[in-house]
Amino acid sequence: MKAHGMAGHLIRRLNQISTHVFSRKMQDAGYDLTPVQFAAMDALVANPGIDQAGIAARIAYDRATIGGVIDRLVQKGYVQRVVAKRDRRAREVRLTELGSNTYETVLPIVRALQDDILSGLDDSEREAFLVLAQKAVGSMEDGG
Amino acid sequence: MKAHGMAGHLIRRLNQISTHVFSRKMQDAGYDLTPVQFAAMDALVANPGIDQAGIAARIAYDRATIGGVIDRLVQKGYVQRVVAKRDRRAREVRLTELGSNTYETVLPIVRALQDDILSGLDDSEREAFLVLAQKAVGSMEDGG
DNA sequence: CAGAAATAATAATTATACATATCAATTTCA
DNA sequence: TGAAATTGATATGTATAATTATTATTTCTG
Repeated sequence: MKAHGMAGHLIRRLNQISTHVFSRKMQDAGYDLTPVQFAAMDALVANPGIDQAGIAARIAYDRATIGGVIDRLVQKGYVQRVVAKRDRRAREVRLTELGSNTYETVLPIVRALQDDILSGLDDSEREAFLVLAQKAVGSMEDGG
Repeated sequence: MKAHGMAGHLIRRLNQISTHVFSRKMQDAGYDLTPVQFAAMDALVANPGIDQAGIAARIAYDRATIGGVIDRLVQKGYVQRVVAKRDRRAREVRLTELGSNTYETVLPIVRALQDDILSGLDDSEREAFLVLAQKAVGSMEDGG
């Protein structure tokens, strides 16, 4: 059990907890949305008509993964995928009205659940954690 | 992009970075080991002959997932799986000599790479982050 | 001891996640 | 202009990761 206190292990556990909290709260609210699916929808609200590679870049996912995510969002009727006129290789993705309404309903729930992910920390600890996490992630996004 | 600063998103990115650093360093060292596979081996060093459910519980994985992980470790020749005499439903798992040697070689590499995961933080920030992460994870392990 | 409940593992299903290869379309530039 | 490089998406393969169902076995209970 030498690995227990290591950064990698703790981060994996946090991610596991985060995913679990997300699923549970979303299910409680009567929605069937995964964290990735929500993240994709979030990127689409800010950038309607963006293509799949654009979504992948914005939320730091693999391009190949996003294809499947969008597939599932199309199946749920939340998203529409149209071959782009400007570039017929690309597919422009945008939220449907159902998708848009769902996003608006779900956003406050997602915001609220963020604190549950770090429920073991008090307000100032949570704030400190987020600042450090932001810094750690940000430094990789710039410098690599 | 409203989700960008949220705990869930940051944690997911951290996990992504963590996994990436792990794979790269492991590959540099000439080994083909994933974080989960290493974690399983780590649990086996401390608990030789433990069964799969025991491994799963110790490193907080789903029992069904561990089956596949052990499969791959058996394929690599790092691990041995034997039907338990005390309970023929269970499979006792232990490291082979190759597995044991590999673990010893790889452990210092894994230790060293922990700092690379949080390379954007200085020593005191990293320490603070780990304390907070530990606390957040620990509180879920006890109370739920 | 027989039937019920519990347990360990596996199988199947769904959803990420990444690397690599392939295909098609577009852009670049010689 | 036409070949080369680039780009967007899909396909393929591997590895997690959780849920549910199934099977085998053990333990518990009456």
